[in-house]
Amino acid sequence: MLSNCEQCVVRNKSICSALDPDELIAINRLTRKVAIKAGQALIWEGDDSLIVANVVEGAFKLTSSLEDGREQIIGLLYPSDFVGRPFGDKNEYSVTALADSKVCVFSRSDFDEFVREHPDLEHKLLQRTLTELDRVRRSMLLLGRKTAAERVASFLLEMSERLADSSCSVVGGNLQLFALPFGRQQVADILGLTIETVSRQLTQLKKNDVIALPDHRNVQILDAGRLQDIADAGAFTAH
Amino acid sequence: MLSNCEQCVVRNKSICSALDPDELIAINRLTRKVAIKAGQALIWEGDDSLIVANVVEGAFKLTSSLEDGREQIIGLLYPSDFVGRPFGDKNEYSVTALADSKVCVFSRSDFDEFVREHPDLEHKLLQRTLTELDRVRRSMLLLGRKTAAERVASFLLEMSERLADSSCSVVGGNLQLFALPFGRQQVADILGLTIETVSRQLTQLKKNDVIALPDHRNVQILDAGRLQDIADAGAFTAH
DNA sequence: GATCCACATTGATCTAGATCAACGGACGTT
DNA sequence: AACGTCCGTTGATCTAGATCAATGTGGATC
Repeated sequence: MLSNCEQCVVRNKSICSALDPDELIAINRLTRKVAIKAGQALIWEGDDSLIVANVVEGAFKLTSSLEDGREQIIGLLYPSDFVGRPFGDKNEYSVTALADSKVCVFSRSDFDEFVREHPDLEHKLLQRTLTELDRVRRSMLLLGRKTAAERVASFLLEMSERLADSSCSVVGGNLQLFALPFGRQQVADILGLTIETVSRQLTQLKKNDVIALPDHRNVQILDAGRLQDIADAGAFTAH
Repeated sequence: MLSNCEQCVVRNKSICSALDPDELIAINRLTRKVAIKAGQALIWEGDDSLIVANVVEGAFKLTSSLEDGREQIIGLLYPSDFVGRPFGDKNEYSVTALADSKVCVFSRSDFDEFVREHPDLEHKLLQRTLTELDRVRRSMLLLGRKTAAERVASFLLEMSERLADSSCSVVGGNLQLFALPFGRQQVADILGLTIETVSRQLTQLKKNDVIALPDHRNVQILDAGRLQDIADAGAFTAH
């Protein structure tokens, strides 16, 4: 089945939103849709950068690892996000599906060339890269200087914001409920903590009625203000 | 005194290398050279993004802080590097001079506009941003998962590579000597450690003849291979 | 509904690195 | 030369979070 960019669900949110109908037909020829099962890798750390892609459906993690197995999640990708390293020859991280996903894949050389010919597309790519750089720098403060409690609180706030955009969340007044697309180990790998510490921090927040945990994947923020205080400076003492 | 881009020392290394002589004359009108003394800030965290710049001379740190004073250095800038947040309205971090420096400043709106009209310039900016993103992601692994010994070793290797390009280093065979442009506290703020831990790790490396420390600012790498082993997985035991 | 299995929670203990405290050495000023 | 200031080093102690070890728990399979 031929993929059709005009009907693409991320047509208006991905970098492709920079393209007009003619250009869309042109880019359509360079592209193929690929399904990736949960747990499957799209790109391996250290590999040559041969492909880039748009996420159409699902979720991915970017990870970097040490030889002994320690792993750090350095990014998360959702539908309409761009994946891969254009204009460079190595992938410095792995990209793995967190859920069954679909991506729209380009060969990197085709993509690089197409981008150079379409400045508006390159501009979208630059904007995304700058936004991602801001986000990643924010995590450097988290990883380098925040306590476990601050990390977990910051994480919950960021996830609630990010998932608010996508369909996974229900926002009603101050009631914020969302489903994490991953388990405790991966939360730990995002925050530079262990699974046990993450668990303990979450139960602590639950005990203090800052959040509710209907089940292991769902989180409900009960007191966003307090969570924000904890995230910023840990200004929090159990009563 | 009017600045002259043609004679600019970073003409061929900065993003301006994408411009031809005519364009250089055009951009010259948008620019002014500014001297910044060591310790002085060019951009404040949280400020509106009103200016961007090229570093001409000196060195800068990018920092992000928590209210109680904890600080994380999230980037370092050297001559020819680009500073600031184009296409966005907030600076998420501060930029402070580490040494007496010179920058070539644009108003952000002028710069944004000029960039959109010059795709080659935008391309250079994208390439830099992608490279910086790779670098920052590497530090996430360091900050999230590496031990103190691994962090210090990684840092020394990265600094030796980076400073090898600039004039501050002398490379002779395996003899690598370079001058850090900052003191222990700032090394600690880069690595997410305390000053005492950094100091102890350095003396440890010195005791084991992996490095030499002629004085507080200078570092000489004696055994780069061993330093690399320590950086990657801490595969190191004092004899 | 019983069994299993993967995952999360909870508890007890340990340790890397932080914190607190003293000391030292380089440099600049009088 | 004597003095003070700023930094860095070194030592002693403390603690947040890691590690080690059970113990729950919910969902899939038969």
